[in-house]
Amino acid sequence: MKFSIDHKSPVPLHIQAEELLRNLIKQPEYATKFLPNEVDMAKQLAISRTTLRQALNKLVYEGLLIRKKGIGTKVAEVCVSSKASNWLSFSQEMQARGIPIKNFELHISWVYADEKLAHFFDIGTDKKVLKLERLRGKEEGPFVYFISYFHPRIGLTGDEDFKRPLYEILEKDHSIIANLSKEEISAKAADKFMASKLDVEVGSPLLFRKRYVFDQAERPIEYNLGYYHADSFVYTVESRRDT
Amino acid sequence: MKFSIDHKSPVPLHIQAEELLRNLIKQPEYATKFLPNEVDMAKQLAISRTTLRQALNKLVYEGLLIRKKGIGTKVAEVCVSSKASNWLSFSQEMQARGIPIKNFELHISWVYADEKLAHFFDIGTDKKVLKLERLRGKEEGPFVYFISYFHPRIGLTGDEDFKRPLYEILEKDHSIIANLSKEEISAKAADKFMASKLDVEVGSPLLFRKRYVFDQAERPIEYNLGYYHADSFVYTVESRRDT
DNA sequence: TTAGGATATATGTACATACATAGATACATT
DNA sequence: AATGTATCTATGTATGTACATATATCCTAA
Repeated sequence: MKFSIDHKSPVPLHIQAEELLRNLIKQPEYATKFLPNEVDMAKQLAISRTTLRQALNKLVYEGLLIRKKGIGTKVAEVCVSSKASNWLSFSQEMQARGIPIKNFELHISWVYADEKLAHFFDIGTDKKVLKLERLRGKEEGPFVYFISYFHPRIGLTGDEDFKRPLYEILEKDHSIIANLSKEEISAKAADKFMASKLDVEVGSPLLFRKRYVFDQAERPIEYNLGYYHADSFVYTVESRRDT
Repeated sequence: MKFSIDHKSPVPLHIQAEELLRNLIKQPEYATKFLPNEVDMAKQLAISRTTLRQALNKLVYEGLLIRKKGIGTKVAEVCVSSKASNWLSFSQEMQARGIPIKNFELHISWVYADEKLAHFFDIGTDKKVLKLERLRGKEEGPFVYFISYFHPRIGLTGDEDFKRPLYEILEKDHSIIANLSKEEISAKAADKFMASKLDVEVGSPLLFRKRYVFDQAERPIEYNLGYYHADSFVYTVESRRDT
C-alpha cells in the first residue's frame, strides 16, 4: 500500500493525503496509537500543515478520526455505524473503517412477491422476484443477516457474483443508480432462525432495519431487511433544527 | 436575524460564519440566486477568505450548499431530507401523531458527572448535574424510559414543572435553544430495572437511543438516554445520495 | 456564419506564518 | 502532602498571498 505523496501527480495534494490517511488508519497499529502529529506528518509528506489538515478534517467530519487539542489524533473506536447524511453501501462502510468483510452464507432464490412486496414494487403477486440472503460480518464472526428483494425490472438473473459490492453490480452491469433510501429502525428479539445464524440466544435483542431503496426516478429497486447483532451496530443520525 | 460577525466574541469566527450562513440560506431569495462570491463576502464580513471557506466547506459537506468552480455557490435543492425536517421533542412527536402522552413517573436528582458526561459537558467530575428520569407512554401503559442530564450552565434548579414540554422550559425560561442533535441508535436487552419499568421480561429487546443535544453555538446542553419498548417505537430515516 | 481565442469571474489548490489554548507533566512553593 | 506554576506538546484559529482552472461571454478572423 502506498504511503507517499506524488507532487507531480495531477491529483490534488489534499485528495492524495486523504486517501493516504484512509489507508493509514486501516493499519492495525493505529487502532490504539495516536497518529503522528500534524506538524511532523506534514513535514514528512512534504505538504503544508494546512493541506494536511484539509484531509484530516474530512475524515474527522466522517467520524473516522477523533482529534483532541493538545493531545493528538486517533482513530475513532466505533465498531460500525451508519450516518444518515452520507450514502454508503454496507461494503463501503466497512471498507472506510478498514474492516475486512467476510461473507459467511449466500442464498439466492426466486420467490413470489407477497402482498407487501408486490405493493412496494407495484407488481402483481403472481410475479417472482429475486431474493438474496446474506450472512455477513467480520473475521471473528457474522453480525448481520440481510434479506434483499430486487425489482424484476432490473434484470438480475441470480447468476451474478454477489460477493462484489451490491451497488457496483447494479450500477456497472445494470445501470441502476440507487439514489434514495427510506429506512425504519427498530429492535427485535432474535427468533430461532436468526439466533442460529447470528450465534446468539433466542430472544436476545437485534437491531432491525428495513430499507426501501429507490433509483433516481424514485422507482423502487430494492427492499432490504437487516438483522444486526445488537453490540455490533450503532446507527447514528445528526439532525439540525429547521426554524 | 443577525447577519454580522462579532470579532470580539469568544466564539471562533468560522463558527460564527457557519451560523450566519445557515441563517442566510434560509432566506427565500437564495432558493434561486447564487450566494455572494467568496472574496466579496469575506471582505464584507471582515474575515479572511480562508476562514469563510472553512465555514462554507462544512455546509458543503452536509450537502446544504453546492459549489461550482467559475460559477458560484448556491443552495442545494431539498437534498438530505429528514436531517433538517424532523426535529421534534418527544411530546411534539407524539402530538403530531395524535397520541396523548402520559407521564408515569418523574424523578429529579443531582448527581456527580461521570467521566463520559464530564467530557461531553466539558466540566469537571466534581460538578453536579441535574438528572431527570421520566417514564412515559400512552394511556395503555409506559413504553419509554428517559434519562436526561443537563448542563449546569443552563441554570435549571430542579423545581421546574417537568410536565411541560422540555424544550419549552429551556426556550422560554432559560433562553436555551436546542439546535443540533446527534443520535446513536442501537438495540439493548432490558435489564432488571428497565424490565420492571417498561413491564417486559428481563432480556427482551429494547431500542436504545443516545442523544447529544447542542445549542446554536454548538455548546452541549443535554445528554439523553432513551429506552424504548421494541414494539412501540420505529425510527425512520430518509437519505438521498448527494452525487 | 462560425470555429477559435481572449478575457472575466469565481472557485480550487497550496503555502508560510503567527498566535491561542487545552492537556499533561515536572518542578517549586507553601 | 497539597497546591500552584512553568513548560511542553499538539491541535485550534486566523490571516495574507499566489497561482491554477472550469465556465461563460464576447470578440475576432477564416
